[in-house]
Amino acid sequence: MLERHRRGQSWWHGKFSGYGYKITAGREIVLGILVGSEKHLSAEEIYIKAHAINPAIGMTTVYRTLDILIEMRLVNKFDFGDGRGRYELTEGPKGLRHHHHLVCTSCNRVIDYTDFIDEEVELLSRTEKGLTGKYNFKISHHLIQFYGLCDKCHSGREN
Amino acid sequence: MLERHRRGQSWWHGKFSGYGYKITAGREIVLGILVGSEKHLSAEEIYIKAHAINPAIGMTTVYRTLDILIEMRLVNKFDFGDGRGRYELTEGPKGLRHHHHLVCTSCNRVIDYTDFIDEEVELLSRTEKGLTGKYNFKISHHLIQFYGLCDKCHSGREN
DNA sequence: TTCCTAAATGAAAATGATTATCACTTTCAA
DNA sequence: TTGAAAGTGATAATCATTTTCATTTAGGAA
Repeated sequence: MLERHRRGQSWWHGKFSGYGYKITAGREIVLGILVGSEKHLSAEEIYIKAHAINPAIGMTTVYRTLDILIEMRLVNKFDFGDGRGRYELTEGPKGLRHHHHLVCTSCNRVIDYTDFIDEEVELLSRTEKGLTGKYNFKISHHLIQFYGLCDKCHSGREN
Repeated sequence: MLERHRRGQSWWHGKFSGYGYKITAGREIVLGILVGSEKHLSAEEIYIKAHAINPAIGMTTVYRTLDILIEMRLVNKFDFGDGRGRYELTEGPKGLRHHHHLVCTSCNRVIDYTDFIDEEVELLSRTEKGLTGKYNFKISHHLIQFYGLCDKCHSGREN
């Protein structure tokens, strides 16, 4: 949990200041949870973890912090169809592998995959360049998801 | 897919029956709106149009109809980040062009693009095959979206 | 065609994630 | 150190979507 060689603290401090945001205990904790945790947490899951660390943190701070983390492109928000947002770090200094998601439309299970990512990224960056030119869009990121039935959900039935 | 005569009403009647759903006025109207209308409508927009055609149709029916249209893979649901679901026909007998979306994170404008689609689809189907094998997932569809700032939203500011 | 029953429906209430409000607290640059 | 601006938590408000339930309807059977 705790970083010892103090680069742990600082890499994102600069980012916060750069965007004009202050560094607060709540924000440190929320980001710390995202850094140290499993993927795609919901706001409530983050709140529960944060609250366990420091009961002074409220739901509001979690949502507001997530918003600015998204704005700074440190975090991505996903919709896996279960009615709540899911948040995870974008790849960054922590060396997170770029990945996409496989979503089961029946049980909402999500699998991260990194297979074929290189090809995808290559094609996407080409596409991105083309779209940027044609539509004069400043593209910041993309989303790819596959939907279907997972192992458990399609075994048995025939389709 | 072979259909041409009596295409107006019937091509999807069979689909409904096949899934065990009855054909009702409300469902006909909702599907009709999706077929005849601009893209990515919200449930409320569909409701308003449907209600204008037949005031007996309620919001509930719109949502329920959309659910089964999605289940039958006649319709796709999208999340463009404005807090409401957006619905549009999947490509089908109507010859809708397969396309993906470019979403402005500032004003939520959505641009449909078909450029590079062939390459994308080719890569995706390759990826899909690989993922199906590796994770034993039965993939039914995919989602690709690019996010960024549109023309209007990034002109002026420098980033 | 008439009947019958499961399926479908609308109105209204409930739900649940997210957002706004507001008085109080904290950060950080001067 | 200090004070203005930014951040905060508790609570209420919002608002898209779902559930409930009494009533109606579709469509196969008779």
